[in-house]
Amino acid sequence: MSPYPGEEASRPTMTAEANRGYANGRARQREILEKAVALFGESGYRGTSLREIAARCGVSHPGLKYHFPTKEALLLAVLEQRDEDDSARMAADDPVGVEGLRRLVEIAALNADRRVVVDLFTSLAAEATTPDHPAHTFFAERYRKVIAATTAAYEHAREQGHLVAGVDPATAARQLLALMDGLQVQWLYDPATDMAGTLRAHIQRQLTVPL
Amino acid sequence: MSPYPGEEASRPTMTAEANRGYANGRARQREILEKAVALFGESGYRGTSLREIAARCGVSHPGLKYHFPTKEALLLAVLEQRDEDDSARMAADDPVGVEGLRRLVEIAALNADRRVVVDLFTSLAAEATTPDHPAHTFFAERYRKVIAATTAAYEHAREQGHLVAGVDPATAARQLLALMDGLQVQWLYDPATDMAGTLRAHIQRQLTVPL
DNA sequence: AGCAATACTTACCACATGGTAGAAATTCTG
DNA sequence: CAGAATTTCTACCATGTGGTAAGTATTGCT
Repeated sequence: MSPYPGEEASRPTMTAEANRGYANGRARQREILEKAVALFGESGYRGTSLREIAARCGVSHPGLKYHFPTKEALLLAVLEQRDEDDSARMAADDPVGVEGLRRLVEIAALNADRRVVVDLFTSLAAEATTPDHPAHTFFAERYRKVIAATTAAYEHAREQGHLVAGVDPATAARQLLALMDGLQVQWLYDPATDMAGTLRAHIQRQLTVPL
Repeated sequence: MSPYPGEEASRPTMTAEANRGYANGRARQREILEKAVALFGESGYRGTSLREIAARCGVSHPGLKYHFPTKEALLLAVLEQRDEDDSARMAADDPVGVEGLRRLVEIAALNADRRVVVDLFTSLAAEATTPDHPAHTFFAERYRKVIAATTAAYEHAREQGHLVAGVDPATAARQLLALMDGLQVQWLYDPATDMAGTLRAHIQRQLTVPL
């Protein structure tokens, strides 16, 4: 029987709900997610087949469907996992003001070594603009949240007097995130693109203190 | 026989090479291109089927293939046509300096009424990051050219003393275009996004003169 | 060892895809 | 009107897709 969606817990040990199934299976799930990230990034959601992902894991495609019963379920699992990862990196210790902006530059710098992740988010974000795409609400929500958080960071910076006069926090937030997204695309086409540097230059122009 | 790729011209009247075939056929080609733009924008290249496009034109799918023998050929035709359109709007009268930057803001403003086009370019640009995608070289070239042109505009502005000290033309160009792309994605998710205004605010901060 | 939960496999299905063959309809030209 | 060029259709095909059914290994627990 499929462990999905895995609501009720009453089977063998019922210890933590995080590690149900055998270690074998959990490892396979991780592997599938990993390969799925890579392939969704390379070819998009629509351009990737379950058989392709399964093959990269050395599994038949129903073998994959045992862990993720649906292509859509796999997509959402991938997004959820990556989001947790990113949240842990960004919002975990509640970065406020200039420190929060610096954190964004750091993420950009890190991303230069994580092509798969950049590929995934740019591909899917562009693909999911139509409301019927399975990842649509995920990205709509994501933009809303990230813009809100960045706006807050700018507002905090302004309260500290770190912001140049005439910089509107909400506008600056939208600009910064748009810039980040756009730079990622440019970087995918030309790896010589300096994402972090270009980003830093932009932010610095809005601040009264060095970044 | 298929008119494609249509190199040699020796048939009936052989007047201009632009209007080969019957008026009927040329109209159909325009219609196909139009619907293809919309669908490639909505669902991406990989997510759109020839039958879908053909259906929207009230034509069977081999009927479509008569005009564009291959899905890839159709894609390239679409891109080529849109590129000509954009070039006519942007680079035609060689916009230099601040005027060139103003032109970009105008385009952004115009785009707010052309969702299909925005959809097309954001979808395809993200999809075509992998080198084997049929539109890859198109977009790689496009970024190269547009960045070069915008860099030139900034350089001209600097020579005129219109540029704030410390603004590097090449960096500013990359920033501006990344911003534009990123804002388009945000706008697709939230139509309330003010692309032109946000763009203008960004540029204004780099200039010593009003935009 | 015995047994149940877990993790897979092979074999299938209905459907959609891009592409092709060849015939029929349409349109223009002489 | 006749004939040629152009446009479009019906009928296929091979392939790939997500998904399902039912059986087989594998793993861990008692």
